[in-house]
Amino acid sequence: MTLGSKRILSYPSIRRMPSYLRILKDLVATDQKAVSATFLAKALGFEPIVVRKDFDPLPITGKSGVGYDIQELIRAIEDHLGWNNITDAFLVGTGNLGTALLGYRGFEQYGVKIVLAFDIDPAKTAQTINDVHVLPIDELPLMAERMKVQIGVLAVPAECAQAIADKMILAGIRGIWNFAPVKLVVPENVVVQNEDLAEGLAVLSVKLDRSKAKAIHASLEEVSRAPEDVPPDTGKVF
Amino acid sequence: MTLGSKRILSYPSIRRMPSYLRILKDLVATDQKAVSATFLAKALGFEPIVVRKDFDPLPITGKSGVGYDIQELIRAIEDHLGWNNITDAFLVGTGNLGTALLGYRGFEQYGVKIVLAFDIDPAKTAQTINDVHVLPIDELPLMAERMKVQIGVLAVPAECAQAIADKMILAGIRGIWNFAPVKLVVPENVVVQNEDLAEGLAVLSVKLDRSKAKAIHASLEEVSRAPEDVPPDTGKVF
DNA sequence: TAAATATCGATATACTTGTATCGATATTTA
DNA sequence: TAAATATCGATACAAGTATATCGATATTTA
Repeated sequence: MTLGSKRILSYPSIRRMPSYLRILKDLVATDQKAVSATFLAKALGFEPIVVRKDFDPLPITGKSGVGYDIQELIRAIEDHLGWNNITDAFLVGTGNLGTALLGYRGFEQYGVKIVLAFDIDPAKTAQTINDVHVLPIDELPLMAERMKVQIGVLAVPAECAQAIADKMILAGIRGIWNFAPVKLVVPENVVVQNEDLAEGLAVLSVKLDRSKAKAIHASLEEVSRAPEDVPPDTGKVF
Repeated sequence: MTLGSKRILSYPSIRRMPSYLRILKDLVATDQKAVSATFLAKALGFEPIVVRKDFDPLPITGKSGVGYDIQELIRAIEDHLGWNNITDAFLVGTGNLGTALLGYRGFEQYGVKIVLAFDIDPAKTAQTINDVHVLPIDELPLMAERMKVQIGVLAVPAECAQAIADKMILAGIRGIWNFAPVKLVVPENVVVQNEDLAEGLAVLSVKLDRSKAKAIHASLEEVSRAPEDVPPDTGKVF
């Protein structure tokens, strides 16, 4: 196996792709033609080797001493993610989170456009949020079928998430971006991507605790070696 | 090494903890005293073994044939994540996303309470969003110091994220929950948790593509084996 | 009471992901 | 032109994570 041992991007790689894209698109404005893995790594806080490995499965090749062609790279990433042709999506639930998502300009840059929103609450429907019409949930099936929408964004309370998901699937939606803290039960041919803010918060909490613990540990060491002690400098003389 | 080979939760484990907590708290209402890894696994779509391994580093022990004590488990998880005592947090940026986060009741359940919000736009300040006051950004340093706030939530545009982060850090904030698509440069003693919606979207896109590819592949196979062919049933007779 | 079932906890194994090394090639500098 | 520097790509290695197996123990059922 010579070229690109793995032809499939790993999920960690996939998650890094949007970051690459952002930087690359900024670079387009510049007169640069190529970009090195080292440059991208520095900009994003990764290791250069991670960047090269991420690009390895893509059908492109960098040039030793130069880097990767920026345009080629953008195209390769977008192709792989399917972000070249914009996919229409529906959003259900126009509460705080739903509204925020509707306001999140930039999804189109990621190949997804929310074309219609739905809500159960009659008070919310018949209005327009960020140029997106809000319809009663009952109209979802017909509209989904008519517009051949394949992606549904679920921004409803946990209680009704499964019910709405069922409706979506029945209407032909194949991919659900789920912001409700619920494990959705779906048929095999439907994919679900769960988004749970609590996850990130859990990680932050632990990181913070560990950071504090480390700081305390360090300061204790500072104390334990008496002020008279010269810190064991590794050869360096000042 | 006999008990609990690893005493430290892995990051994947940490990310699963909030899900466990949610279910466990629902179970408290029930008269059940114990819960099995199998039950939790089914509810969340994991494998039972994953659940047991997740709990392994916690200072608790399950009972063969019974399961884990629910109260004990909740306590152990919250202790580990530091979610027992609520931590105050500031939020900066009251745009769509910031407002959504302010509306996200339930952070307190995760040990974090947003006590004040800030914004650069004078039009946004001096109001109250979901019972949280919005102040001009200039007041952040004083308030942070006075209230000894350690967590900052960054919900501002990419352009000013670094500047605001610098302000936060100067004011003594040690953990930043960053929703701006920017790599923040921070000193060693500050931790950053990046939240990037595009990551999840990228994963969904790829999952959807792969799911479609699989479907096509399957239907092609369907075709290739002629209708006359009896599908090779594994011993089962009907 | 005895057998069947459910469950944990320990160990071992496989897989995925991240990191390191090194030769080959291109560019820049002296 | 020659040397120094930057970079890629291949290979190998290490660490982290998921999965499988199995004996021991508790509960339920006959």
